[in-house]
Amino acid sequence: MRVLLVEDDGRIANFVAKGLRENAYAVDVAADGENALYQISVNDYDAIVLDVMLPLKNGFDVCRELRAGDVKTPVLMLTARDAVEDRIAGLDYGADDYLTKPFAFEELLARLRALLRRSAEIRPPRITIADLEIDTTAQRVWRGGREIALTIKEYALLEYLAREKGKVIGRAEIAEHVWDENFDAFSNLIDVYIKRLRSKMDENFDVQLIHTRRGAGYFLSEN
Amino acid sequence: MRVLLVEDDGRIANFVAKGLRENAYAVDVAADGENALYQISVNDYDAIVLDVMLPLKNGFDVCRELRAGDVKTPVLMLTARDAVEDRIAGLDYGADDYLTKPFAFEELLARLRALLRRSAEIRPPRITIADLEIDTTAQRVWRGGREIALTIKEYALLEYLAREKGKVIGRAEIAEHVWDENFDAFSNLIDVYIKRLRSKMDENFDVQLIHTRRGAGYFLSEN
DNA sequence: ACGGCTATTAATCATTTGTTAATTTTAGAT
DNA sequence: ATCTAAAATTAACAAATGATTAATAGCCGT
Repeated sequence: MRVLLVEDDGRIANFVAKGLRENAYAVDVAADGENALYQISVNDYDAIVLDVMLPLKNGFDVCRELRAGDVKTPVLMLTARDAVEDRIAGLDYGADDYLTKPFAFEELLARLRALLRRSAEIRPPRITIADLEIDTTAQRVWRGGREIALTIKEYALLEYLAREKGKVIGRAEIAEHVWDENFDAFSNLIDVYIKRLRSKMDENFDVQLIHTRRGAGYFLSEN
Repeated sequence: MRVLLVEDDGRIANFVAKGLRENAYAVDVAADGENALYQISVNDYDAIVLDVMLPLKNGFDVCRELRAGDVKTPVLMLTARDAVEDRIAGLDYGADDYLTKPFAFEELLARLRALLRRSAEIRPPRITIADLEIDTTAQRVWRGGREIALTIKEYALLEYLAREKGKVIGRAEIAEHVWDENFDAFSNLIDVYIKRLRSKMDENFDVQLIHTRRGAGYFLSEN
């Protein structure tokens, strides 16, 4: 799951970005409205967290332009005080939910989850493939009842493949959803992570779940 | 499905071409407008991805000349960011859709699919012939419930024949849509691939789906 | 400063793709 | 019916490309 965080206050941006990454989101940060629009045009985000008070172009305008441009990515708006008129304006301009600042980080997480669940791509809390189980809210993984310890990146990759289970996913698509803008398209980091996932959750089991389709990509399937 | 990518920036061209090939497209690349027009006159593309900023002859001119010459191949134009007048000009000159650059690869895929769907050739997500099933989004194939592992070239050939099911397809036509410009017309590579497909998905089944019309080509049919 | 996570590199290994040529099938001519 | 030439099939092989792997370096948080 890849998220764009639009926030000009460096301290808050840092804090939130870090927290999101710990929860297996790939996070890009934009510090102003212009840049946000640019990033959104360049990348394919699963959600956008958008502060209202921004330099160059405020959150309302960003949101409006987005929707005018037919971008349907769910937007979670961060309004400053409990300025009621702000919330209404936000929703009018096409935001999907809002959160008043300051907020508990847990609440941001919860609302983001809700947003992602609501948006077309369903985000089931539990994914099962053969004897592999993924709890996407707890971010924990079991195979044959035994828990598998994964790092955040490993988990993010697995979750993405699992959400698209059965479908062959090219490296370009994986890079877009699991890594952020700094991903080097010519590296083989994805292959390396596939290897790590395999050795943790596939190699010592008799049914292989991660499959390679040479020249095309990888997919998860029980046969 | 064969696509011409017209893009002078080598890095972008490389990345996009690779991503498209992972998705079973045959891709030719042209680095300037003159060359693009030449390629289009020589080959039969299913779609053209056309950058605006090009050496020798820009994207608008290429598009205009194309339409003037009655070429109806769908064109996806890559315009520079924010240049609204570019988009309008592009559509005026006969482009079918545009994408602002840089862009998310998945969006390019989506728009290309939409373009191909719109143009006469439909790209249904699932094709069925007797007990043969092809899932074109997952890029996977089953016969009688058992999955058949195909390489991308084998898959691309099968998908092409399956889309035109029942229709006899000549070797020239197959070469045009499944291979790229480097295909050697005097080789029997197509025959070899037909043989490989047969031995994987036809030989051990009692109903033969791949048929030869001697002197004309091949076709897929259940009787 | 340490430990674990993430990224980079490069060598090895494996499969796919393309080439060639010999063999078999087929349709038309005799 | 048999012969012949063209077309198609097949197997074996070589070249190109892509995937796996291990070792190492850099980074970040505690």
